[in-house]
Amino acid sequence: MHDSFVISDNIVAILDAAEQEFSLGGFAGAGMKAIAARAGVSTALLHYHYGTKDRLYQEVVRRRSQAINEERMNLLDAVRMSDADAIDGVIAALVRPPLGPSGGGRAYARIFAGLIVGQERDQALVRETYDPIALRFVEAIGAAAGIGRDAAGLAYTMTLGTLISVIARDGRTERLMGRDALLTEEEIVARITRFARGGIEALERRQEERPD
Amino acid sequence: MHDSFVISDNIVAILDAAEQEFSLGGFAGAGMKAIAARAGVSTALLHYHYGTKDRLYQEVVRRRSQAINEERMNLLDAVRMSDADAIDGVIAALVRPPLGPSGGGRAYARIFAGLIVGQERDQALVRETYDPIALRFVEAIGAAAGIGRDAAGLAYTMTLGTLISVIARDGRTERLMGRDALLTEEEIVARITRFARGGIEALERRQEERPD
DNA sequence: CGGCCCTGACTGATCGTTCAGTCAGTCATA
DNA sequence: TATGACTGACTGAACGATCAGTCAGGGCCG
Repeated sequence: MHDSFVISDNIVAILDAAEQEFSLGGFAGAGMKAIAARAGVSTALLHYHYGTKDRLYQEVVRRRSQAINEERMNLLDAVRMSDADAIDGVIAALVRPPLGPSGGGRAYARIFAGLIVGQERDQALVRETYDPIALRFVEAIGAAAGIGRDAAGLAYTMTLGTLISVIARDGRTERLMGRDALLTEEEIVARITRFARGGIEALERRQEERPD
Repeated sequence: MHDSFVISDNIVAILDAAEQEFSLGGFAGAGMKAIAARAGVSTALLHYHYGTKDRLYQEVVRRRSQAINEERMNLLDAVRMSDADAIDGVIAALVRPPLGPSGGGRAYARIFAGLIVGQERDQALVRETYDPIALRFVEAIGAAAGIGRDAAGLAYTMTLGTLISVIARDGRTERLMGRDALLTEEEIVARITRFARGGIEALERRQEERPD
């Protein structure tokens, strides 16, 4: 029927299934057989399309990182860097996309979190898919917050850590907060932004307050 | 000779080897054979002492978490909560132990980071080994920073995220900071503390500044 | 017919786990 | 002190299951 603009139904089914399986148990914990079963295809088809498990994993990450990076750059470009609150926009541009629709939901959020704390395979993937944009954000943070390259790099890392701590674990945050209702996406973005801004501005406050 | 007070050389060799292997590739990525080979014993001995791979994993985590929690409580008890800077002490009490000698070094640091973002197996382990102490810290943060339970729970989670972002990845932070030299342990504690305090105090600042 | 999508059946390797059995050392009895 | 029963620590070999990856061929469509 109307599959004229669809590359292949199975390809997206495979990527979705792989994303789901990789999000539980990580790379080593996911089996090709389980991915194939979830996608409703044979394991041979996975190898036909992607060759190896490694390449399939890479494609899963690339699909989401591309969408996230695109939205991040759009949001970052829209920030008026001369504003006093420019830093809020920069942080939100970094934090919102992984939480929104282009972020791919809870499943990829876990993979995303795993990428940050992962080993060589993940590190190489991050270098390829996220680092170029990361450097743009380090610059933007430095400019918006008026801090040095040193502190900006650290601020970027810590802001991402703040993001991960919230998205990776469902339940625990709410359990520690002692409330039943989940936070909405907008509330999460707002709180991370507030926390990160406070943290970033505090990073070099000592120097500012004591200019002796 | 003087092994009178040594439980067993092999048991600590196994735990050390398992910690190392689990830190690369996580639970599913580590093999019993590789652990046994690193420890210089047979795979059968792992099962003799621990039964299953799951239990071995649990013991690896428990050994370190016990030492970390002990030091955390000692540091927290030493904080004079009436001080204006009590929040610094609370944050440092939370952050320093995993970075120090009782934290077990880089190897366990990765496992520790993986625990926070992990799935069911890790979550159950965290609930058992870290949650009771976590609640104590949520209270302390609330008291020291003068914020509500809600914000304190979030502050705890985010502070841990800040910690993880720094300890999990060697190299990347420095790469983004554009400097060659590594940060010393004390510098790391100081910067995390500064960032987290700034973030925590910003969490409810909006309400404070507009008491209408 | 030629090319692409796709599968069932299969491979060798590796997985966690089990098991029968060895070995050194302890303890009680003689 | 010598001896036999007993125990905990430990191993080599093997278990069935599962792993990622291969391959020859079937079906469909231009």
